Amino acid sequence: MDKKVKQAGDKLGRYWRQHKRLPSFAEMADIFGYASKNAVTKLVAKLKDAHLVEQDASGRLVPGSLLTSLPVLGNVQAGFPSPAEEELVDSLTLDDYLINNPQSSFIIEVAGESMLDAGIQPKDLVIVDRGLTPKNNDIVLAQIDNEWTLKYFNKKGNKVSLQAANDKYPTLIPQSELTVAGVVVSSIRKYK
Amino acid sequence: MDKKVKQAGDKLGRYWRQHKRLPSFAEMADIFGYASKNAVTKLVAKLKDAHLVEQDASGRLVPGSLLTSLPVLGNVQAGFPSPAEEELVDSLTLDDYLINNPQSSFIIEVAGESMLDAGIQPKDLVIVDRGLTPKNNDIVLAQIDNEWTLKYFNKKGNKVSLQAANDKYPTLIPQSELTVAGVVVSSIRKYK
DNA sequence: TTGACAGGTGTACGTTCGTTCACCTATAAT
DNA sequence: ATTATAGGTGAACGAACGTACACCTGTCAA
Repeated sequence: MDKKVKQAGDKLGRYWRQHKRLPSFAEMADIFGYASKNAVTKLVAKLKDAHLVEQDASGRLVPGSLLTSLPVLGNVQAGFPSPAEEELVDSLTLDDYLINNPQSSFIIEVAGESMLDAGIQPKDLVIVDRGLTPKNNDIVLAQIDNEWTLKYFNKKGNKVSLQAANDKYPTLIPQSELTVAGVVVSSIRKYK
Repeated sequence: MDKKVKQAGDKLGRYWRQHKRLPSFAEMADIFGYASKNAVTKLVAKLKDAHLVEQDASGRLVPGSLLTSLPVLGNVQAGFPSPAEEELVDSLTLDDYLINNPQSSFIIEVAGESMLDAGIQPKDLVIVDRGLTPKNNDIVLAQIDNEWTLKYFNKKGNKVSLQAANDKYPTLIPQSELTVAGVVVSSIRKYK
């Protein structure tokens, strides 16, 4: 890939993340240091070839996947984590990947160690979908005895039990008053 | 918030996620079922009041934070995970939150259980930044003896050791040939 | 009964959009 | 020495943009 094209892609990516839209051709001329929009037209043609930007059904310019998503370089064992551009396994945006139903989902911070053995630690964030009906072994956000907790959901017949992923926590069998706020669809942790 | 405004916001959110841009006023008229762009103008004014869309420095329409991000409803203990619209703690987009340097980051799938006690399981995805220099207790993606692994980074004087977060795995003290591909900045897990 | 107003239509307007054309270089290949 | 070609300027174009204005209608309060 041409160096100039790649630099332009970088700038577009930054612009996209900051402004949540692509610049117009006139703005690009400014950004890229051109005096004429025509120079932009030619550069954009190359950006399209490089799949850094794409064109809508209606012909409008939208960011290509390379601009908005991160490359997935395989897995740790087989992985070859070099900046290789040739053939990357996949690429994805975390929002699209982790959230199925934005309208019915929310984020909540984890407190307590009840799900530690499931790899969910205090201060992690979990994404909860309140639109899903819990199935067995789903992790649910539930209110039991006026307290919210994360637990494995388990239903046998019509007996519901809430089970922690930590030996030190007891399995709870709620009396009548069980409220399930939603099902955990993903969990995230930030180190830096 | 007006019901009609909220519905319009929902539609805009879906459009945004699908097209990675906001529709023009003419397109909105189509989407919302109006015959006149002027009706859209008035609706957009309300959407701005509701912070569902915003206006650029240059006056262009961009999605508001409510359209692109998920609400954070506090933490599990104190949390009140109801659809309360009044006062939510925060709201964020996962991409912005988890990725600091998109240009120098990539995603890799975890294989093996060496970081199990750190809450990183097989099939989890980790985001690795190859631009960071590892500090002690950072989790790094390293190549040792021709194999890629995730390990805690530890350096005393100029002795580097790579430590697993799992008793069953030995602490490695690499011979000359240590390659650190990058530092793990976040980890994600998808359940559904 | 009247008036105000929210919500919608249709037309018109100036601005900006992306595209296109003619033209001007350097650089590199013939 | 000559010719393509890549990369840029500048001006012009029609189309689409968002906005504004006049107007219509139903609803609700005074």
